[in-house]
Amino acid sequence: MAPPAYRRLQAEDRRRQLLERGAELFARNSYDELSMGEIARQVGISKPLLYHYFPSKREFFQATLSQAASELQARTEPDPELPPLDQLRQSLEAFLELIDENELAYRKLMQGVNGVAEVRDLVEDVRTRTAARILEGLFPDEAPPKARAAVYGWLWFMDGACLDWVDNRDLSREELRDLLLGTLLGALTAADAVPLEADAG
Amino acid sequence: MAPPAYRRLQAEDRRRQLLERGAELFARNSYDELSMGEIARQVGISKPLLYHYFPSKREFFQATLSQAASELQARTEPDPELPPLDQLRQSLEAFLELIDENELAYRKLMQGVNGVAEVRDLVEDVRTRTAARILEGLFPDEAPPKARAAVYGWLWFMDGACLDWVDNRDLSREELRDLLLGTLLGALTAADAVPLEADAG
DNA sequence: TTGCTTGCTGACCGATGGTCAACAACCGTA
DNA sequence: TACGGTTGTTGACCATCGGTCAGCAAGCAA
Repeated sequence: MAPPAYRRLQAEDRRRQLLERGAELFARNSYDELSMGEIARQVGISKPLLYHYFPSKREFFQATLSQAASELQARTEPDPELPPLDQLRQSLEAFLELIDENELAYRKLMQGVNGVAEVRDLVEDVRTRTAARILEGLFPDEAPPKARAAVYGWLWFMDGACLDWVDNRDLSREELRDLLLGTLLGALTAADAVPLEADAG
Repeated sequence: MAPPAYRRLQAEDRRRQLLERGAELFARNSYDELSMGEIARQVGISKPLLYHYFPSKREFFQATLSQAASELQARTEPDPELPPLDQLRQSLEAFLELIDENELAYRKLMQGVNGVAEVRDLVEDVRTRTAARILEGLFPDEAPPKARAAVYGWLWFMDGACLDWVDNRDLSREELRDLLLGTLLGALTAADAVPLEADAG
């Protein structure tokens, strides 16, 4: 008797496996460095099977992305009981910790911002929603344009500074965190939108 | 007599034409939406001719990019006689003016719709060199890590704020400029690297 | 008109994203 | 233990892409 030519998995399990290995592969190689054939080969299955579970390469990629996005979302969700500034500090700390753990993936993600539409949309979406959350804390009604630009720009600042951080590694996480918080304060001040009493810190 | 099957140009002229039309096409369509065959068709020549002038699609794309980059470089070059802060303000104003004129191109560039690694490298290169220029003005010897992170991050802030600007258009160029300068000041302050006497504003 | 330089082309290649009809692993049943 | 059906899985195929090559022909010089 010849051994089975392939192993058969439950659809759910196979799907999970593909997402897991996919995220792993995409963290190491860029989107168009990686062909669907190569992915299939790495996982040990055929290309059509990959297409059986995901209708296109982009959708497969996006699926692996949205996993990471939900982890981000979950881990940076602050305690709603805390005062706004502390919520921000808490989120920020969680965010930096996440980057610290997934340095490679973060770098790839930021590099991919200028290339693959899916990555751009993901990052843009996170920025927009985060900006909205912060602004809502500062201006319950409607934020003035300058403050909005300041907060949104600051989210870019954050990614720039984090990229510098993982590239150079000559700053402690606390130093970076304080630089980020201090810059937000500075940006808001420059926007004539001084935040509520920075209670020490 | 049949009319000529194709028009023959001087190599120099053809090259210029390809660069011009290419920049135009890449400003409208994304990098991989546009195939070399399609570009050739749009220009009215054969694909191999395109490859005769440019060795690969990426190099062709890069060539169209470097045009824009030199314009940026030229227009934001400040007067070296001015004090550092004024140089910065001058560069900034020129930069915002450039964006104002080429809003669509700037948006495409930042969104990365246009590209792949080349766009990232271009933007990254501009940021790195600009950061070096600014830091050199502040710290003739060697910049401390926090200041470097602050300046580099601020260049990201700039792009974020500019993107917000062209998207919403509810800020005057002067307001944006002051927000940018003020935030740089704030970031440097947060980095414990207060710049030389901000001589009024 | 001829000849020659060289700008230019049709036809081709391997690889990629994506599709389809058919095969076979494995569970339920007797 | 044999078998039949479900469905997870595959080899073979397609159009198109980036890129190459041998050869054609536009247009100047004689």
